[in-house]
Amino acid sequence: MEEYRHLFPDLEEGLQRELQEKGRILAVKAGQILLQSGQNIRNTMIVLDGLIKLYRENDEGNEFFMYHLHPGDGCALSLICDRSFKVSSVTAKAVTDSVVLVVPLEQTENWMRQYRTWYHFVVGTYRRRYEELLETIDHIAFQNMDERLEFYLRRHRAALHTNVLEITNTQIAQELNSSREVISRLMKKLAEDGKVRLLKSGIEILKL
Amino acid sequence: MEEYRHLFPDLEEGLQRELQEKGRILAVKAGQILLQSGQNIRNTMIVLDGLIKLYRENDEGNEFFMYHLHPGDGCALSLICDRSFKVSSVTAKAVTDSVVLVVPLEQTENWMRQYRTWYHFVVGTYRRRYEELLETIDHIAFQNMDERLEFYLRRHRAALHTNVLEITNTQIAQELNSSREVISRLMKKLAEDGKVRLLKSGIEILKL
DNA sequence: CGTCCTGCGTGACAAATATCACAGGATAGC
DNA sequence: GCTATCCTGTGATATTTGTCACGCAGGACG
Repeated sequence: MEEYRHLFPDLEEGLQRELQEKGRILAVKAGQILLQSGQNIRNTMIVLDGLIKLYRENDEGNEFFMYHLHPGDGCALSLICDRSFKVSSVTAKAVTDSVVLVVPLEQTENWMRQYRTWYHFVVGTYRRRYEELLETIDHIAFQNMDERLEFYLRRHRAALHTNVLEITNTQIAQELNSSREVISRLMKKLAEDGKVRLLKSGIEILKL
Repeated sequence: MEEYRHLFPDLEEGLQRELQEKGRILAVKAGQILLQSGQNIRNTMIVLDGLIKLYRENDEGNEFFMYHLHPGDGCALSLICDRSFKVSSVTAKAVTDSVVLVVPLEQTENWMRQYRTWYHFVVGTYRRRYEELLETIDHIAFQNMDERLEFYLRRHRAALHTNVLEITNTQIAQELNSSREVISRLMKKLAEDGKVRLLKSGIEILKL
């Protein structure tokens, strides 16, 4: 935990110690699921290293990408769970190998009243996630697939800090709730426009 | 304020008094805008009477309905604003004549640490709005217009406690970010299926 | 009464997206 | 090398939704 302190510069000293004492550090492999839709929430999760993606699933197995969690980010849902409502409605999956800090909900509820900086952390987290969800809604509601695809690529470039995304059209189609063929065609157009280059195992983003 | 106490049965005595002392009661007419997209947030708003709708707007003037606030509901966005981020990204408009309690943000931040029940109120509010947003996303992402229209009608019936919605197809089209003609056709089909009856100034919901 | 406005209904058409069918290329395992 | 598997590209076609053009009905108001 000591090595992750820099992620939480705003948390006060006592809280830093408590995080260390009460939290359990969990390493997860890429692809592993941290929180399953429908599962009960008993712990708050904070990402320490790696990248986690959150997505919504429906009954027919369709899924829909919501947003990423980066080191220092807390999982909004699990941050403010209270006793009355504890079922998760989203799925969290590790994109890369990741490290997560897990804290029992009983702790965090105390912290909320005890530490002003924890309150700010939670509030800030929720606010950002909420805004990000709104942005997502904007895109589904107002934009066409081509624009949404570009946004998807930009977002993933930013999240992974790389211009080369090792990702298949099939995966993209799933996360945008579209179909592989559509993504394939749009991607071809992006390539023609010189915005991306199609590599044999991935996509290089040139200018977006 | 005294007359609205029953809306907050869970808030502790001292907090009830503070709400009364520090809050300002505001009456708004149907159609009036309470919170404009892009506007700064300085106050927390809690609905005491009437019905408020929240919607998202984009640059081209398209809008998109998000959810309703009923008496007893707080505006999630304004509840957890902190100093760092104060611009609203949604618009709030009174659907019917309404009454709203307005409390300066400085107050509510104190309450958060002072009153456990306030903390629960905020957490519960945020949680519900978040879930509602997710539900909305589900509908745009996974469903066709006909299903979304039915959902829209059910939601509004529940919010207004009536089977007769006095609303034009044009309005519905706007809130679903569709077009009048599409809604017109779908509505006709709903009528043929016996699910609604088209009145001369509105829609009667029969079985949905 | 005319005329202006707003909302509705509808046919024809266009655009976006989904689906189906099929073929080829790469690769891992035997 | 053979085969199974996964990903891709692409044409043909269906479905859904949006857009355009038009006419009609009713209410407000001079």
